[in-house]
Amino acid sequence: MARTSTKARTDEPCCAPVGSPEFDMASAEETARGFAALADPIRLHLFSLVAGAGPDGVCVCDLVGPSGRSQPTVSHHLRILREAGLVASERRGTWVWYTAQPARRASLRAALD
Amino acid sequence: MARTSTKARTDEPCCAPVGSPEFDMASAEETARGFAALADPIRLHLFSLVAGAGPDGVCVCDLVGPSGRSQPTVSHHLRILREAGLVASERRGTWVWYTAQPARRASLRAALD
DNA sequence: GCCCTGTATCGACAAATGTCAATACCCGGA
DNA sequence: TCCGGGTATTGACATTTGTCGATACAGGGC
Repeated sequence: MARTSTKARTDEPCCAPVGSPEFDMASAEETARGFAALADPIRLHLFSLVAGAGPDGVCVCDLVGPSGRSQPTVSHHLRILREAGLVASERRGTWVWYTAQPARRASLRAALD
Repeated sequence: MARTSTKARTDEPCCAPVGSPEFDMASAEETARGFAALADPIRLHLFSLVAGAGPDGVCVCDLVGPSGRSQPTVSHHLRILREAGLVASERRGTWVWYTAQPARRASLRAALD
Protein backbone atom coordinates (compact mmCIF):
# COMPACT_ATOMS: atom_id res chain seq x y z
CA MET A 1 0.00 0.00 0.00
CA ALA A 2 1.47 3.31 -1.02
CA ARG A 3 0.92 6.53 0.81
CA THR A 4 0.37 9.72 -1.09
CA SER A 5 3.66 11.16 0.13
CA THR A 6 6.30 11.81 -2.47
CA LYS A 7 8.81 10.33 -0.05
CA ALA A 8 7.15 6.92 0.21
CA ARG A 9 9.59 4.04 0.29
CA THR A 10 8.38 0.58 -0.52
CA ASP A 11 10.84 -1.24 1.73
CA GLU A 12 9.32 0.21 4.90
CA PRO A 13 5.87 -0.47 6.30
CA CYS A 14 5.10 3.22 6.57
CA CYS A 15 6.47 6.63 6.16
CA ALA A 16 9.94 7.98 5.57
CA PRO A 17 11.70 10.25 8.07
CA VAL A 18 10.23 13.72 8.08
CA GLY A 19 10.98 17.11 9.55
CA SER A 20 13.95 18.77 11.19
CA PRO A 21 16.34 16.06 12.32
CA GLU A 22 18.30 18.41 14.61
CA PHE A 23 15.65 19.23 17.18
CA ASP A 24 17.09 20.91 20.28
CA MET A 25 15.10 19.62 23.23
CA ALA A 26 16.77 22.00 25.69
CA SER A 27 15.80 25.11 23.76
CA ALA A 28 12.35 23.63 23.19
CA GLU A 29 11.83 23.44 26.95
CA GLU A 30 12.94 27.05 27.29
CA THR A 31 10.53 28.14 24.57
CA ALA A 32 7.77 26.05 26.09
CA ARG A 33 8.32 27.80 29.44
CA GLY A 34 7.85 31.12 27.71
CA PHE A 35 4.60 30.08 26.07
CA ALA A 36 3.43 28.51 29.33
CA ALA A 37 3.81 31.90 31.00
CA LEU A 38 1.35 33.30 28.46
CA ALA A 39 -1.00 30.30 28.62
CA ASP A 40 -3.30 31.90 31.17
CA PRO A 41 -5.77 34.73 30.46
CA ILE A 42 -4.93 36.51 33.70
CA ARG A 43 -1.22 36.46 32.95
CA LEU A 44 -2.02 37.63 29.43
CA HIS A 45 -3.94 40.50 30.95
CA LEU A 46 -1.16 41.35 33.40
CA PHE A 47 1.41 41.19 30.64
CA SER A 48 -0.63 43.48 28.41
CA LEU A 49 -0.90 45.98 31.24
CA VAL A 50 2.84 45.87 31.86
CA ALA A 51 3.81 45.94 28.19
CA GLY A 52 1.28 48.67 27.42
CA ALA A 53 2.56 50.93 30.15
CA GLY A 54 5.19 53.60 29.65
CA PRO A 55 8.92 53.01 30.09
CA ASP A 56 8.49 53.35 33.85
CA GLY A 57 6.32 50.24 33.92
CA VAL A 58 3.38 49.60 36.21
CA CYS A 59 2.99 49.56 39.96
CA VAL A 60 1.72 46.24 41.33
CA CYS A 61 -1.03 48.12 43.10
CA ASP A 62 -2.44 48.98 39.65
CA LEU A 63 -2.54 45.33 38.63
CA VAL A 64 -4.45 43.72 41.48
CA GLY A 65 -7.73 45.51 40.85
CA PRO A 66 -8.12 44.96 37.09
CA SER A 67 -7.14 41.31 37.34
CA GLY A 68 -10.05 40.42 39.58
CA ARG A 69 -7.85 38.12 41.63
CA SER A 70 -6.48 38.29 45.14
CA GLN A 71 -3.19 40.03 45.82
CA PRO A 72 -1.27 36.78 46.51
CA THR A 73 -2.60 35.30 43.26
CA VAL A 74 -1.46 38.34 41.27
CA SER A 75 1.95 38.15 42.94
CA HIS A 76 2.13 34.48 41.99
CA HIS A 77 1.36 35.20 38.32
CA LEU A 78 3.82 38.08 38.22
CA ARG A 79 6.47 35.75 39.55
CA ILE A 80 5.78 33.30 36.71
CA LEU A 81 6.04 36.09 34.13
CA ARG A 82 9.26 37.27 35.77
CA GLU A 83 10.83 33.80 35.89
CA ALA A 84 9.93 33.35 32.23
CA GLY A 85 11.89 36.52 31.46
CA LEU A 86 8.90 38.40 30.08
CA VAL A 87 8.92 41.11 32.76
CA ALA A 88 11.30 42.47 35.37
CA SER A 89 10.53 43.88 38.80
CA GLU A 90 12.10 46.77 40.64
CA ARG A 91 11.45 48.16 44.08
CA ARG A 92 10.86 51.92 44.28
CA GLY A 93 10.34 52.90 47.85
CA THR A 94 7.20 51.33 49.18
CA TRP A 95 5.99 50.00 45.85
CA VAL A 96 7.23 47.46 43.31
CA TRP A 97 7.11 48.26 39.61
CA TYR A 98 7.09 45.81 36.75
CA THR A 99 8.53 46.54 33.31
CA ALA A 100 8.38 44.53 30.08
CA GLN A 101 11.37 42.73 28.60
CA PRO A 102 10.99 43.24 24.84
CA ALA A 103 13.84 40.91 23.90
CA ARG A 104 12.12 37.92 25.43
CA ARG A 105 8.84 38.74 23.75
CA ALA A 106 10.67 39.04 20.44
CA SER A 107 12.32 35.67 20.90
CA LEU A 108 8.95 34.02 21.45
CA ARG A 109 7.57 35.76 18.38
CA ALA A 110 10.55 34.48 16.43
CA ALA A 111 9.83 30.95 17.64
CA LEU A 112 6.55 31.10 15.72
CA ASP A 113 8.32 30.88 12.35
CA MET B 1 3.85 60.04 49.42
CA ALA B 2 4.28 60.49 45.67
CA ARG B 3 5.18 57.77 43.26
CA THR B 4 7.49 58.41 40.33
CA SER B 5 4.67 57.89 37.84
CA THR B 6 3.68 60.89 35.75
CA LYS B 7 0.07 59.92 36.29
CA ALA B 8 0.18 60.13 40.07
CA ARG B 9 -2.91 61.66 41.62
CA THR B 10 -2.72 63.02 45.11
CA ASP B 11 -6.32 62.23 46.03
CA GLU B 12 -5.75 58.49 45.81
CA PRO B 13 -3.57 56.39 48.10
CA CYS B 14 -1.73 54.78 45.22
CA CYS B 15 -1.46 54.60 41.52
CA ALA B 16 -3.68 55.91 38.76
CA PRO B 17 -5.44 53.59 36.30
CA VAL B 18 -3.01 52.10 33.81
CA GLY B 19 -3.13 50.05 30.65
CA SER B 20 -5.81 49.07 28.18
CA PRO B 21 -9.16 49.64 29.86
CA GLU B 22 -11.05 47.58 27.27
CA PHE B 23 -9.52 44.18 27.89
CA ASP B 24 -11.42 41.41 26.10
CA MET B 25 -11.38 38.44 28.44
CA ALA B 26 -13.00 36.13 25.90
CA SER B 27 -10.32 36.70 23.27
CA ALA B 28 -7.68 36.46 25.99
CA GLU B 29 -8.88 32.97 26.82
CA GLU B 30 -8.74 32.04 23.16
CA THR B 31 -5.20 33.38 22.87
CA ALA B 32 -4.21 31.66 26.10
CA ARG B 33 -5.50 28.36 24.70
CA GLY B 34 -3.24 28.83 21.69
CA PHE B 35 -0.16 29.49 23.82
CA ALA B 36 -1.08 26.60 26.11
CA ALA B 37 -0.97 24.28 23.11
CA LEU B 38 2.65 25.34 22.56
CA ALA B 39 3.56 25.24 26.26
CA ASP B 40 4.95 21.71 26.09
CA PRO B 41 8.28 20.74 24.50
CA ILE B 42 6.79 17.63 22.94
CA ARG B 43 3.97 19.57 21.33
CA LEU B 44 6.52 22.13 20.18
CA HIS B 45 8.45 19.29 18.58
CA LEU B 46 5.35 17.81 16.97
CA PHE B 47 4.29 21.21 15.68
CA SER B 48 7.72 21.89 14.21
CA LEU B 49 7.58 18.54 12.44
CA VAL B 50 4.13 19.29 11.02
CA ALA B 51 4.89 22.90 10.12
CA GLY B 52 8.24 21.98 8.63
CA ALA B 53 6.77 19.30 6.38
CA GLY B 54 5.63 19.91 2.83
CA PRO B 55 2.11 20.94 1.87
CA ASP B 56 0.98 17.33 2.19
CA GLY B 57 1.76 17.40 5.91
CA VAL B 58 3.05 14.51 7.98
CA CYS B 59 1.76 11.03 8.65
CA VAL B 60 1.16 10.29 12.34
CA CYS B 61 3.34 7.24 12.01
CA ASP B 62 6.27 9.60 11.38
CA LEU B 63 5.60 11.52 14.59
CA VAL B 64 5.47 8.77 17.19
CA GLY B 65 9.10 7.72 16.86
CA PRO B 66 10.83 11.12 17.05
CA SER B 67 8.69 12.24 19.97
CA GLY B 68 9.93 9.50 22.28
CA ARG B 69 6.42 9.04 23.67
CA SER B 70 3.85 6.31 23.37
CA GLN B 71 1.36 6.34 20.50
CA PRO B 72 -1.62 7.29 22.70
CA THR B 73 0.35 10.16 24.20
CA VAL B 74 1.27 11.48 20.77
CA SER B 75 -2.36 11.19 19.71
CA HIS B 76 -3.36 13.14 22.82
CA HIS B 77 -0.91 15.96 22.05
CA LEU B 78 -1.97 16.08 18.42
CA ARG B 79 -5.56 16.46 19.56
CA ILE B 80 -4.60 19.45 21.71
CA LEU B 81 -2.77 21.07 18.80
CA ARG B 82 -5.78 20.37 16.56
CA GLU B 83 -8.32 21.76 19.05
CA ALA B 84 -6.15 24.86 19.39
CA GLY B 85 -6.43 25.35 15.63
CA LEU B 86 -2.70 25.03 15.01
CA VAL B 87 -2.95 21.87 12.89
CA ALA B 88 -5.61 19.97 10.99
CA SER B 89 -5.95 16.23 10.47
CA GLU B 90 -7.11 14.33 7.43
CA ARG B 91 -7.56 10.61 6.89
CA ARG B 92 -5.91 9.20 3.77
CA GLY B 93 -6.69 5.53 3.56
CA THR B 94 -5.13 3.71 6.47
CA TRP B 95 -3.12 6.65 7.74
CA VAL B 96 -3.92 10.06 9.17
CA TRP B 97 -1.98 13.12 8.04
CA TYR B 98 -1.56 16.37 9.92
CA THR B 99 -1.05 19.73 8.23
CA ALA B 100 -0.21 23.15 9.70
CA GLN B 101 -2.72 26.00 9.90
CA PRO B 102 -0.62 29.10 9.15
CA ALA B 103 -3.40 31.57 9.95
CA ARG B 104 -3.61 30.43 13.54
CA ARG B 105 0.14 30.61 13.96
CA ALA B 106 0.11 34.12 12.52
CA SER B 107 -2.63 35.20 14.93
CA LEU B 108 -0.57 34.03 17.89
CA ARG B 109 2.47 35.83 16.53
CA ALA B 110 0.35 38.96 16.19
CA ALA B 111 -0.73 38.59 19.83
CA LEU B 112 2.90 39.19 20.81
CA ASP B 113 2.75 42.86 19.84
C1' DG C 1 11.47 52.49 68.49
C1' DC C 2 6.45 51.37 66.77
C1' DC C 3 2.81 51.15 63.49
C1' DC C 4 0.82 51.14 58.82
C1' DT C 5 0.80 49.81 54.15
C1' DG C 6 2.40 47.30 50.00
C1' DT C 7 4.30 42.98 48.35
C1' DA C 8 5.97 38.21 48.68
C1' DT C 9 5.87 33.61 50.63
C1' DC C 10 3.63 29.63 52.85
C1' DG C 11 0.09 26.04 53.46
C1' DA C 12 -3.72 23.83 51.82
C1' DC C 13 -6.91 22.46 48.48
C1' DA C 14 -9.49 21.46 44.04
C1' DA C 15 -8.79 21.22 39.26
C1' DA C 16 -6.14 20.49 35.23
C1' DT C 17 -2.32 18.08 32.89
C1' DG C 18 1.00 14.43 31.03
C1' DT C 19 1.66 9.75 30.79
C1' DC C 20 0.86 4.87 29.66
C1' DA C 21 -1.64 0.20 29.30
C1' DA C 22 -5.72 -1.55 27.61
C1' DT C 23 -9.18 -1.22 24.44
C1' DA C 24 -12.12 0.42 20.66
C1' DC C 25 -12.50 2.23 16.08
C1' DC C 26 -11.45 2.52 11.13
C1' DC C 27 -9.71 1.02 6.86
C1' DG C 28 -7.65 -2.06 3.32
C1' DG C 29 -6.30 -6.65 1.83
C1' DA C 30 -6.91 -11.56 1.46
C1' DT D 1 -16.19 -11.62 5.82
C1' DC D 2 -12.49 -12.05 8.65
C1' DC D 3 -7.97 -10.45 9.82
C1' DG D 4 -4.15 -7.18 10.60
C1' DG D 5 -2.27 -2.77 11.27
C1' DG D 6 -2.72 2.43 12.10
C1' DT D 7 -5.02 5.77 15.02
C1' DA D 8 -8.20 7.43 18.68
C1' DT D 9 -10.41 6.89 23.10
C1' DT D 10 -10.78 5.29 27.89
C1' DG D 11 -9.27 4.57 32.61
C1' DA D 12 -6.07 5.23 36.05
C1' DC D 13 -2.42 7.54 38.22
C1' DA D 14 1.22 10.95 39.70
C1' DT D 15 2.44 15.61 38.98
C1' DT D 16 1.59 20.30 38.16
C1' DT D 17 -1.25 24.42 38.38
C1' DG D 18 -4.48 28.18 39.98
C1' DT D 19 -6.52 29.94 43.89
C1' DC D 20 -7.04 32.01 48.46
C1' DG D 21 -6.36 32.82 53.62
C1' DA D 22 -2.85 33.48 56.80
C1' DT D 23 1.48 35.12 57.57
C1' DA D 24 6.13 37.11 56.88
C1' DC D 25 8.97 40.68 55.00
C1' DA D 26 10.26 45.56 53.64
C1' DG D 27 10.03 50.42 53.66
C1' DG D 28 8.19 55.06 55.17
C1' DG D 29 6.02 58.09 58.61
C1' DC D 30 5.31 59.07 63.32
